[in-house]
Amino acid sequence: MRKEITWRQLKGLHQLYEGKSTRVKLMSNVFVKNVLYKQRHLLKYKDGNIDIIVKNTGFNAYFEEHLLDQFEYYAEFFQNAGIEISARRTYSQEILETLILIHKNRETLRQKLSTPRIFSSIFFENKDSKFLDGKPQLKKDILTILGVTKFPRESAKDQQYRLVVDCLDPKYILLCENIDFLKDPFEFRKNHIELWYLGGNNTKKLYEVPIDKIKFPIYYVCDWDFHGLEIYTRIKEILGNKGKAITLIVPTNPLLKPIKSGKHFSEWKVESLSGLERNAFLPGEIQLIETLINSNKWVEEQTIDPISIICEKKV
DNA sequence: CAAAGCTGCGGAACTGGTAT
DNA sequence: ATACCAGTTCCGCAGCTTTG
Repeated sequence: MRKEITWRQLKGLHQLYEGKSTRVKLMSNVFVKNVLYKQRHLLKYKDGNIDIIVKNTGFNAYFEEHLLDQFEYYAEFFQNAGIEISARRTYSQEILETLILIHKNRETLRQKLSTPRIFSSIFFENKDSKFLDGKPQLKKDILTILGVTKFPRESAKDQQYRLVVDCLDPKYILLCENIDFLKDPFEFRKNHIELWYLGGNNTKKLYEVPIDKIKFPIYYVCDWDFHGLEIYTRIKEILGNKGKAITLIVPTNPLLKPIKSGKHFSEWKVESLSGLERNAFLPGEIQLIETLINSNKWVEEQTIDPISIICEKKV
């Protein structure tokens, strides 16, 4: 859906939309080179100067239809956050969405700010904890968003937050084990789903959530591995004590992955049902868990589509 | 002569390699 | 692993050139 384009490139295209030419090196972007340049012929190099790109007729119409909203959305964000709108920023869309998520939760985060390394591993978990180290500008921008001058050098281990992506007229709450859904919340909003993230493994935070914050049916989506499901049993117990029920999102056509793939480390235990509390699960859920244990596989959260599942259930 | 176009340069941001 | 450094990319601007 989203085109893979950095802010610098998007701004270059916008420069072209407003003016006539740009010196931004746009052709290194796959989408610009293949779609805009080769297929649609909306761009060309200026005669005798490959450093300059000019537009052909139709470019403005295309930009207005497909890219202008995006540009304005991010430009408005930079403005609200007090960051200059500059093509110096080479941020990918993933980073832009992460910054927006940080911006939305800046009040919470400011009070519980942790070290750069911890911060990095929470928000850029598919990079790594050192991601921010070599990116001084990104670090500065995050600090600007949070309205603080520096990250603390050390912080207590339990520094965890409840991040929320609000939506108008919420009807459901979806608690996510991982942060990724919160970075791409558009479809969730459209479907009246409010997103919560409790910081990895930090079920304790749930104790402190006032009962009246949970006004809507609450769902939980997680990796279907030992770790994710074990957290679910704890969450279910905590909410149960508060008199609330929670529904586990069961993937409909799960994509099974080998336990040892990539950076995945959660392995099944040898005990019955891997030592998970059997009573916490419905028969259908147990069936899938046993299938996974027997084949030594897991299901990644990002391959699950919670929207269709949540919205079907209301019928 | 004014406006638009072009070029070169300084420096910001980042990357990848090397030493410790 | 971590820290440092040298190299690369390329924006943004200033000042120069072209054009109508």
